[in-house]
Amino acid sequence: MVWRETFREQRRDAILEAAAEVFGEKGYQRATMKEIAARVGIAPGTIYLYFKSKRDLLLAIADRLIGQAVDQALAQAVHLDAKGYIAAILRDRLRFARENQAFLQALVTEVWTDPELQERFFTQIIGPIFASGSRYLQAQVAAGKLRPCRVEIVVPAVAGAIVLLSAMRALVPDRLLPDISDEELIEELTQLYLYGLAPREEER
Amino acid sequence: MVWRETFREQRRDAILEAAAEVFGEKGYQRATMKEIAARVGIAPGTIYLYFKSKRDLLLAIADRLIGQAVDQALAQAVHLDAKGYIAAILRDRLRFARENQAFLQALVTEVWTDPELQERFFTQIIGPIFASGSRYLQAQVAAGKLRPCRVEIVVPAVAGAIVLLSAMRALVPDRLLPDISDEELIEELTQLYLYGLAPREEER
Amino acid sequence: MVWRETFREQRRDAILEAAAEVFGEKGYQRATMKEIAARVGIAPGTIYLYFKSKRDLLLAIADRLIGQAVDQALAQAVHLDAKGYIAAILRDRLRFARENQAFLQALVTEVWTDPELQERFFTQIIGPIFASGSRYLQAQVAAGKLRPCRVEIVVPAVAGAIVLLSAMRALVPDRLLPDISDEELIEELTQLYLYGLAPREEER
Amino acid sequence: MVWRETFREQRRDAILEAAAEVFGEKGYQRATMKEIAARVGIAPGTIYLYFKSKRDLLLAIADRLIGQAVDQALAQAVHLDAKGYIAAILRDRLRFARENQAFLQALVTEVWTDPELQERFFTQIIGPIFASGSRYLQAQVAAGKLRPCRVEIVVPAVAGAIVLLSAMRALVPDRLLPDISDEELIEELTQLYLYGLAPREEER
DNA sequence: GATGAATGAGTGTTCATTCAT
DNA sequence: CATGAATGAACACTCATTCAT
Repeated sequence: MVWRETFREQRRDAILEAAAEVFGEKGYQRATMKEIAARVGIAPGTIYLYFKSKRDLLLAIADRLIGQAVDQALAQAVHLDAKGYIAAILRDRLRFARENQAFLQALVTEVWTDPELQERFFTQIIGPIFASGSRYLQAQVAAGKLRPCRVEIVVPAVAGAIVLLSAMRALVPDRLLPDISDEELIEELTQLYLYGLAPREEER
Repeated sequence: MVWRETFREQRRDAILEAAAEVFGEKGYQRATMKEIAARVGIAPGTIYLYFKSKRDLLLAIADRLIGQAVDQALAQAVHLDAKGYIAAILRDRLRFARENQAFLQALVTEVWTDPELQERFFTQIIGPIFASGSRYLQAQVAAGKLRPCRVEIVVPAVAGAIVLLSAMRALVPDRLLPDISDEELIEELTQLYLYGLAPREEER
Repeated sequence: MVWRETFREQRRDAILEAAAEVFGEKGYQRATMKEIAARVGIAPGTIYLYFKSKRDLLLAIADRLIGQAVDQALAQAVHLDAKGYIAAILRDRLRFARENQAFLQALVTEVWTDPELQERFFTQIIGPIFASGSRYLQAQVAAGKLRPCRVEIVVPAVAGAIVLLSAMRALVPDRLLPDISDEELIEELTQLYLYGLAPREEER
Repeated sequence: MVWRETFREQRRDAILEAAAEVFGEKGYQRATMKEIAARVGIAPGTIYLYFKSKRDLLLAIADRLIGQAVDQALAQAVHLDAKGYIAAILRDRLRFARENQAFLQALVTEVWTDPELQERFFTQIIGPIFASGSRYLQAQVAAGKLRPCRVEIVVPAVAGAIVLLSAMRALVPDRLLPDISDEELIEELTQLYLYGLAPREEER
């Protein structure tokens, strides 16, 4: 019984990963159930024993990302100082983007045009992360550790950097973006944002 | 003859704009030639007198963006000081994103999965902009006006901020991102990057 | 323009007739759009220019029957005496069954299991015919031309005879039911019902 | 061994009844083996240990009806006088229709389009009943108890009344057909046919 | 015997593209 | 040039049937 359960979950995961792969490569619309099945090594009909529809596959991918989006590393970072926090956040999000690359790419083509997916994506993934970052920044500003700033602008600005850099690494690794390690990225961006947000003398 | 030519071009443009609209709303795959035609007020077959295929419409949209991507404002900004340059770039790219919103949104769903589109998008649009920004930054660093930094990281970081903020304004204006004017955005981001890149005392 | 209109209607009719044929032969479920198209000599996709779906085809068949179900012959029969009326009704319904045989057979397999079809069939086709018959019978009874009877039983009884005899003629012409002309049927049934409903002496 | 046999038969019957139920509700084509199995409380695969195929289920249903179609009541009625005979036949067939409603309804959607089923249905069920009725009528006519008539028309006419009235009771109990008891039906129809077939003075 | 996961053939429907008018 | 009816390839999804356990 335990075995059965485990097997079902393993197969479900295998299908989900294959789907994310194919969605990521061809986009949701162009991806075919047949190819997803072929990549798992099963018949197309079998997928429907685990997922209600092609769309259900997409939503399941979203759910999985949601489950992974906010983890301990992120939660524990709030106890660090500004420099450590920024570095920790960058490190964790770069890791998240890398580990879930196929899943994120699978979703991204549809998020633009699918309201339900958009809703899930923004309220469940982006929203909590932004909220956490905003709260931390405001606390630091209040404590005089960072200069006053509009967090609703700064947080998306930092997020956008991570998103675009991760996307470029996944899509065009050789063009535009030379091979840069995570740590180099973190180092450079930490400086940029830390200095960019440091208390200004003229504002003291 | 000149008139004919003009009429052709006007109609071509009308089709292109309708296509961008529909692609933007539904995504390339879900958009139908029939709806594009209906929005122009012509028959579906007529589109094929102006464009070879549905895909050709997409490529033409890309071409049009390419034509608009690098304009004078951008070219002239290089003569400004760092603060002015950053503000000018931000202002210009926010304007570009706003003015070409439909066209950009039309492209974005397919850029992820279409190699040819990717090629055009990155080498023709992103590439030149990045190159220009990189050159300016390096010159400023050499002149001691900005601290040494890895431009291949900083430039995408700034670009990512613009991209994500523009995307969020287009997709989820009410959620997450309060109603912020361009100038407020520019002001905040200029500070962030200017201070973030200012020469450090310990590095002098 | 008139031509176009006529052509559209002709083609629509051709599709409808082919559909009725195939539905009648194989039943609605087993019938395929491909075969219907083939029988009209068009491509499967073309059917969808005239009908929204396979089901729409079925409902259109029902509508067509509804339009033909109650005609003048039936309406004028109410002015005849009992013998003439019964004969007229029988003649008209036998004709209706024969002329619309394919359409009726197309419908019959689905009427049993499809609530919407059932609704249409009973309220639009069976209902009006039964109502008309019931009214006539009651008037004749009131006038002392026929014996008192429960019309809600007699009318379906007569209808059932027509239905079963028509069905047997269509399905098993050689078995059970020898080759009998319409007039022979009418003659025999008219006697059966006329005598069966004639005023009884003991009831006067 | 006897027990085993009994268990097998019980389960076979249970499956058959569930199948008749589902076929009757949804029609043969729309019914699924899965639902039939679920209604018996077994796995789909188990059905195949008792029946060769879905179609085999349908044929078994037909066989079961055949076994029940002609019973003693029907056979003994031939010793009654015309009035008693007609009433007995009506009573018995109404009972048969009611008791086997699910089975009859299961068959009816397919009889129209399935030649083999048609064959069985008409030669094994309808045929013997018609033959028995015809024989009785002819004997009564020969004995001067009923007027000469074409039995090959009258018998289906009576049968059609029973079929349609039973069908309407099953399908649309509330519409068209008020709630009428079997005995009321028998009473009214017996009069209709008895008087309709009574010897005519002018024919004596 | 019983199970139920797996199969894969078959179908309704969509839509980019063509071409006769 | 313009039309829009016609095409037919492609694809998601269903479900009777099989077979390893």
